[in-house]
Amino acid sequence: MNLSQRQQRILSAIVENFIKTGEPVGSKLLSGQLEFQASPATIRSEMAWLFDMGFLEQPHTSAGRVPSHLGYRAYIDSMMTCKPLTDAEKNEINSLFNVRDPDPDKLLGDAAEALSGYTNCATVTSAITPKTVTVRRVELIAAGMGTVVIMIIATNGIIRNKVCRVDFKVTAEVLEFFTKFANARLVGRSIDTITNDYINSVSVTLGEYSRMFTPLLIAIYELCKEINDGQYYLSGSTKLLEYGELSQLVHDLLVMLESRDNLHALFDSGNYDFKILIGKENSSMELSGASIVATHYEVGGQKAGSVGLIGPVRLDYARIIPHLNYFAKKLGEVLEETYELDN
Amino acid sequence: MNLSQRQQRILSAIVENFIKTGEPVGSKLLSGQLEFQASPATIRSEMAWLFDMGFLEQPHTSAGRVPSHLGYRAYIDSMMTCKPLTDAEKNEINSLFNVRDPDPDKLLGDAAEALSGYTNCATVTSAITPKTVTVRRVELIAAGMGTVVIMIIATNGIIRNKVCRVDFKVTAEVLEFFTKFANARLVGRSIDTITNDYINSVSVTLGEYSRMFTPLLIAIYELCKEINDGQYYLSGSTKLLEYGELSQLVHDLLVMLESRDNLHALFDSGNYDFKILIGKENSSMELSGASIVATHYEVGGQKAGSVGLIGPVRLDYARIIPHLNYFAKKLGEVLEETYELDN
DNA sequence: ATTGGCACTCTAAGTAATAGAGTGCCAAAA
DNA sequence: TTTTGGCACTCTATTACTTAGAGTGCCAAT
Repeated sequence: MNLSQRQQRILSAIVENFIKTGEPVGSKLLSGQLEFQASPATIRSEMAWLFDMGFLEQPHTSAGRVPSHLGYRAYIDSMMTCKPLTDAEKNEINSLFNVRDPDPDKLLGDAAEALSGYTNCATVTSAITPKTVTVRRVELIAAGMGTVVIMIIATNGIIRNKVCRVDFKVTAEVLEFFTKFANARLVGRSIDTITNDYINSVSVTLGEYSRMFTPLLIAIYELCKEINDGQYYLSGSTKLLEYGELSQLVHDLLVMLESRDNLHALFDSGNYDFKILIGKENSSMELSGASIVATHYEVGGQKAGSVGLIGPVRLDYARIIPHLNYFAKKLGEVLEETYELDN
Repeated sequence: MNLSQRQQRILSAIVENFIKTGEPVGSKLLSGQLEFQASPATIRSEMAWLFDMGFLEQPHTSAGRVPSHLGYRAYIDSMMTCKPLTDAEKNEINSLFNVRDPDPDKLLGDAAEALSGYTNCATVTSAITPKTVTVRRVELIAAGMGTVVIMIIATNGIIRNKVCRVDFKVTAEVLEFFTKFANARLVGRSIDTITNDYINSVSVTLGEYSRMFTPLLIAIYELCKEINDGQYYLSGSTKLLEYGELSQLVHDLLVMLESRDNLHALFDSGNYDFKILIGKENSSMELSGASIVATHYEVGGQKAGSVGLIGPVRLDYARIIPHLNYFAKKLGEVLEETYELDN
């Protein structure tokens, strides 16, 4: 199923026109637009062929043609030429990442928000926790007579804390004891090995104090689980309301995006370098009218999270893909800096 | 403008029917439904009067009547009888608040989510910071060679932390020095007095070290500002997509709810015990087709935050108001416990 | 292989007709 | 004086029909 040069031009012109206008594209328009000479009739016969091959769809007999998901696919895979970012665009993104306090949490959140502004889509950024990430430190801070803040700092810079109610009186001695104890058992240990079972095994070594410190141990487990589950930042989901073609789906779509598990499945499951899923290529019903575009960023030479977006099928892929890539590159670089400085 | 007994019954029947069905209510339906005997014609003449007085609206000449915002107002203020919560409902709410670790942040977030489930509306919970709240403690935790986590614990149990990049090598001595310094200047000080000016005045007392610690001082200011600005938890905003009557507004509404400032203006500005704003009673355009219902919760005898919801005008107020009240009461109680234990 | 011509199809928009819900008003009844 | 049945009236929602226009498919001529 090889497309001739001319067929490719016709298909890409259809895709580009449709992306721009959202209207089905007719043979007459193309005839006047294409750089080579061809009558509407000629183009019609090519379009008929592209239609038979499944690259085009027809809303109804007397409308123009619309790219099918196969058409988008062919366009993206072998016809599209990405529009490189202008210097102004690059600078804008650079300045976003040029912050003094690179708190990974905040950075990822801000990145999602900014990206959603550039692309007018719902965007997701995530931080996953590779198996090589370990506990750097456990800290306990007295927050009141019966309240302790417990904080876990991981080697990838992720910090999580939790307020914890305890039955004993919170004194400096007790905290020091438990801090030493917890650090001895946890520091340097891979986050994903801090399971319920491991916590239990640690607990028994506390002997008679085991019961007293149970709330803290549970909190440690929960914090590690939280870190291990990764972080997801969703932004600009209201942008999806602006696309008429999504109006049927938008409710289910937004509900779906509220779930961390769904975001994980969409952006951080499976191996991929750059993912583009167009409409029906998505497995889930809610996404059947939407597209997903996603890529990874790396820290320390390994996958550290994703940057992606959800939008209508009719997306300006040629513009969005370089954006995503540059974003992911920058994000990785900034996080890398923090990472290297501290390790 | 006093309504007769019968007029009140007719108005409330119209409101209740409309809340239930969303359809304009006609005289025939009411005639068969009301507990007293009255022909459609009689009811029509009463309806005409209620219409003239502004309690009812008419979508068009030959439709039934719909309550105006004045009609809702009269219904809510003097005719409605709230449906008390069933024991089952109470238990469900109780169990939500019956948690071992009452982290205020998590609690408020969970509360918003649960409330949105019960009411099928977008819900907001907030924690404001009264002037009586002071800094309980400042903690610094080394997170890496050039990275410090700075944490502020306020007397109302709110805890905020921030990752901070510094230029010097993070050693135990330096941290101890600055921790002592910061605590000496901040502990016991009302959060809202920790302004930029105050931080500057503190900074100069550091003399030659002032420059070195500037990032930390800035972070302290930002954290205090964050605490002082209050916390807002929005949940279930997608529920608003389910109400057809809001479809025109829902995009602007959702965008508006994304802004912390707007939530503050809606729920924590001005003095009120229980707020109900119906449609046009709202000042902002985005809310002209929606209703706001909100109340406060208290900790230590003073206003500590709000619980509220945004939904269509056609809300089951009689059911929702007791829910909100019970929720606010419980929330205050749980937070009060933490508060008392630690003070 | 390409093209102009032409009949064909389908949509979108506009018009007209109809049924039905609900009202307003009036004169009669209570 | 209030209530009620009766009835004409108004407006919407639905359906059917028409028409203009866009675009196609196909065919015969180039």
